[in-house]
Amino acid sequence: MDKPPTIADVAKLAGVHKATASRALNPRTSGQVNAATARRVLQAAKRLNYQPNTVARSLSTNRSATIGVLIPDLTNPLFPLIVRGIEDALGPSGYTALLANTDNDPERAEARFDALLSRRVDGFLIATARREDRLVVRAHEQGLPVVLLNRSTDDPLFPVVTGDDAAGVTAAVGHLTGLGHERIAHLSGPPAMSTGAVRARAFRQFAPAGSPVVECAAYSEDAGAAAARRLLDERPDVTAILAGNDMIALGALQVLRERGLRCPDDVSLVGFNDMRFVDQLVPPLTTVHVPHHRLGAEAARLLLDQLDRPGEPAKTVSLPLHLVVRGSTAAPR
Amino acid sequence: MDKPPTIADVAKLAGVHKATASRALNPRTSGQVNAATARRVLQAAKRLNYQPNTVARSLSTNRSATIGVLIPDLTNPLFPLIVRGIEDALGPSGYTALLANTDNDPERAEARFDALLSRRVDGFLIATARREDRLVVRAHEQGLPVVLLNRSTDDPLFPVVTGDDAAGVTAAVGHLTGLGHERIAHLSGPPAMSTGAVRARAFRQFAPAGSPVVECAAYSEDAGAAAARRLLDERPDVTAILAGNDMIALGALQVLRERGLRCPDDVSLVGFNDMRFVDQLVPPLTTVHVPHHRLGAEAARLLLDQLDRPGEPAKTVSLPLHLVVRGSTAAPR
DNA sequence: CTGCAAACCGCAACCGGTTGCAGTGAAAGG
DNA sequence: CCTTTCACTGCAACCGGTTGCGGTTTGCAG
Repeated sequence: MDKPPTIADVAKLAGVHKATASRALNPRTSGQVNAATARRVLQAAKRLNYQPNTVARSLSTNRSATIGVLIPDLTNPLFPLIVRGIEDALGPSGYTALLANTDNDPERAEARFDALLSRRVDGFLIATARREDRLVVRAHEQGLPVVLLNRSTDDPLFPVVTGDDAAGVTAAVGHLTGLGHERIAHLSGPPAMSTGAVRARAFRQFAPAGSPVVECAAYSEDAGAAAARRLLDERPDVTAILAGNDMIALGALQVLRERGLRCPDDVSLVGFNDMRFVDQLVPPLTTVHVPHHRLGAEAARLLLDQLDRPGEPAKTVSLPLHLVVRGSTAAPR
Repeated sequence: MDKPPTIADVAKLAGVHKATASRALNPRTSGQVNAATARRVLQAAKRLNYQPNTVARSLSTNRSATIGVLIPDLTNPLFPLIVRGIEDALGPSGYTALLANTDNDPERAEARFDALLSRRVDGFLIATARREDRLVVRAHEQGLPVVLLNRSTDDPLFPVVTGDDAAGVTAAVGHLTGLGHERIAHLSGPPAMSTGAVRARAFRQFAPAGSPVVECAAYSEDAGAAAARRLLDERPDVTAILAGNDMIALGALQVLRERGLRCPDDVSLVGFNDMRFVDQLVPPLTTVHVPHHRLGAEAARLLLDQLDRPGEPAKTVSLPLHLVVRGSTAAPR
């Protein structure tokens, strides 16, 4: 026979019933079986190179020791960092993460969500939330353990781990006004996402009155470039731009070049996230650093807590951010 | 009762046996049941919002409709692209990809491999192969369907999809010699990986005789910087550098700056992969473009073929590469 | 009207584990 | 020496599907 050995094979070899073998193999229940017997079972398992069938186990325990992770866009360098954080925090727990990429598409997100659900994941880490998110509502209705990540919903249905976006914006605006800028603009992220809305709100509050805000359709270079063009058409007098995130900043940088504006000499630029490689640009981008690895780790830990003892209150974690000043900001001429 | 509905619930509601319900629900077998009955079952399923339990299905069919994907380092921007290619190719097939990040660590790779195996994945896409790879050998011994991706093993155990590295190197070297460079160096990737070895071999063959080759310990910025320092200490006369990949090129670029050498005025630099963001550097990096999305898609298709009809011969796909000339290369002074 | 095949559906086993419950035997206590 | 207790292990049901096989019904030809 060629098939991989089952617990029945192990039991036969050890001369015990498969129930006993099961108990011997499981650290949690191995106390229920005689030490000598347990040893025999362990040996038999090793001899056969037995690997428990996770699928069968999941079916009978109705737990899968996996958690689903919904990521909006893996090609954005900040998400791989979050994933690493998640994996690192999950590591010792025995849980494994199943990643799903949603492409920022709610339809696709639901499809992947259902796929993971039918695999009976024990919980979800969701980094794709919109402020009003059907998926999140569904998860809540089903009573699933969930932790939101990076983006939150307006309805506080679940615990959420984010950066302190308002503080980040405040620091960035403070840095720019401190340099002497008076005409500052914000290229805000999509208002349907909490990050976009929160950062824009903070900007409106802390920037000089009347500072223009232009919305980007997405957190992408193209959307950022489009918004930057609209901005510069309307308000060619701005001396500093705070971008909703680094991708938007990249788009803005393109547009500045394309219009012959020098950064930072003519226009200062601040990003958000401190994603990989922005320190290698010319000029190196001044940006708000977000601890993405920790973000992922913290969220995973919260989820593990929730899996251990369900019914905990939904506490929110807000991680401190700090501004990284590089070459893309300077005093206005 | 609060638990999600099972097929038994659907069957009861439709007034049939669960076997009939099962057949009605499965497109492949729905021909075996009366059309009217099938409709009743479908309606019942919809009314209950029935979602089949993939775990149970996997257990009885011994197939999981999932494939495992082993990725060496998600934070390197080329791999997310590959993943997207895989997902796009898998999309219509009904298979889903389970991603695992190995951090370039063979131990970790085996751990993740075992985890996926115990989840009964139907096959593997492996992008982590070393030239001698225990994991790949194990997979082969177990008779698993596998396709290697990007990196190959010395032993051709499985089909493999790579870029035509030798042609890429030839193009790069040709470009440099065409510009007039005579003292060209190669910062080669780790020799334990096929990409490192193949590119170095091609370089030795096509570069001017005696051209220096310095090995990098890893495909990372730091390893690239270290190698660049060794190179420039030994051979300060080189006028052009071909890096084993873009990360290494980034490290080399740092070192050039740190030594006051201008790129491309003093030293020309060519990367490999054309990974995201290297066109945004200053100078924009000349590099060999690798179609990563297609690489992933092609590999996924090959694996699907293999799953459809096993026992096919292991055919190798080598995708054409082309050089993208940007600002980091120029004629020597 | 009978016979037979085809269409349809139900029965029950099975996938490989887990776990409540009961049975066995030996040790401990009276 | 008998009873009680306890540690240990086996029995069998169960998780939620799939599928080979056999039984029943229906339709149609002879």
